[in-house]
Amino acid sequence: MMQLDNVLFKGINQEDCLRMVTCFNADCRRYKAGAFIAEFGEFTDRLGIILSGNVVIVRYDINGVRTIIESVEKGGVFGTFFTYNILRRNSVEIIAEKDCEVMFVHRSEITKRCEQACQCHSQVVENLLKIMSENIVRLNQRIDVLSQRSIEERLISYLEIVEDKTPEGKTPQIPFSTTALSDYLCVNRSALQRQISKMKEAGTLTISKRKFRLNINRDDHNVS
Amino acid sequence: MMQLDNVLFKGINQEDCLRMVTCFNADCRRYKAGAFIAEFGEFTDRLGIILSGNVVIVRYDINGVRTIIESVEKGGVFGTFFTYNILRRNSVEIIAEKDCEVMFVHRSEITKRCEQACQCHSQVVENLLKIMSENIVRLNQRIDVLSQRSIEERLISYLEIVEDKTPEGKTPQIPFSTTALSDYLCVNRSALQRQISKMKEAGTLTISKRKFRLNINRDDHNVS
DNA sequence: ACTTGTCTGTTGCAATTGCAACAAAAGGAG
DNA sequence: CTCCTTTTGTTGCAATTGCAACAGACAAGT
Repeated sequence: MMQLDNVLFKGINQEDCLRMVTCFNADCRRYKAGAFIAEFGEFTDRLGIILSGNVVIVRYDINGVRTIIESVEKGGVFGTFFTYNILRRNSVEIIAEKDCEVMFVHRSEITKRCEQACQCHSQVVENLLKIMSENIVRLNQRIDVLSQRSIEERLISYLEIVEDKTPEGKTPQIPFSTTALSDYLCVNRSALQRQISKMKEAGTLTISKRKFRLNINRDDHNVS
Repeated sequence: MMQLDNVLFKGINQEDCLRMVTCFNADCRRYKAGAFIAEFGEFTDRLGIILSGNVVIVRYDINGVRTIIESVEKGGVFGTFFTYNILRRNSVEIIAEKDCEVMFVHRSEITKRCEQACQCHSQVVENLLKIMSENIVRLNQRIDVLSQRSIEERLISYLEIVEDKTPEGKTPQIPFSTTALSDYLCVNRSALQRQISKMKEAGTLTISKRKFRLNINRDDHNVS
């Protein structure tokens, strides 16, 4: 039995889900790990919903340099930036990272009204908007971080975001290796390392493995 | 008579618009230039549609440094990142830049089905998704630019985006002053200037006022 | 236990960038 | 036209960063 407890169908009972899936003419496919799922050019009017496994969305620039734009896990949705106007110089591909099962739905099926004007249909639209708005939030945060001019400031502003997301009482934790973090911050790894060491020595940062603690009073960090 | 030829109501005739506006319980307000419209915390479930004038969305960080997140013109919509989870350390405000008229609509009015399951209602949902997806595209592009490690690479990758958007046959043009561009690229102005001068001298960039031309064959820019 | 590969931590050196200060040019307002 | 403000363009100097190279730590597989 297909599990539809994912983000897009959240808050909708199993029965209604199945009814909608039929109504949507959804198309389910399986992919082997490493398989090519789609290229962005050909993917302008569909959403992909990950039923199992996970996929990565990668970009290759003109020099073949590979950047992971996004990794979408089980329950997640990709294709929410369907109008992504790929620059001619780049190519964006969607690749299965592990074996996975993906359900494709045409966007218009979601936006258009069904005859019953059913409650659950509205819920899907609401969920989709929520997913997209969360995407926007995430991207804005990344821009906030990348707007900082020095490595130290980028690091701090990233760590603060992580801190803010950490539930009260828990120790904040970075979801990356240091190497991956330097990619995320778009700085040289050893330069990042140097800053971390400097901050550890100055006592402004305690870090062991991936757990950390910031000891900064932002008020005395700069200006009056 | 209210003009509703804006992005959110695009493709819908005037009559249907007015009917929907009533149905949505839309709330119209006027603001003087410079007036404070809203703070983001209190603005989690509404969309604002600019009927005239324009607004800017600005962020103040802990040091009071002001960054323009977005400028929304007539016909545009703000509040599409309604779940924007503002970091406690920052504050985000929406300010009228010129005198303006704004219509507020609750998000749920848009997502929920109306009894008539009317065609135009679907169109609004489709438009809203499109607006958000364009937002996502724009943010992704900005991240692409900011991911570059050197000023030269940032500049080139930004100029290429502008080139790509320029209609065939027209001369590409930067929508900023150099000073504002350095803010957008998050680099020091004089360092940017230095790079521009260097590229002009090397012949890789021709620029006069805001019109420019890149003379780079990306293939020989790097590697084989 | 040994090999292999990846990640961490350090350092010297060269290149880039930020900063500050200044002069020239370009707009805008009266 | 003139004054005033903003923007552009340049430069020297100091600080930061990227790069490359290396050694140790750690993990996974055999």
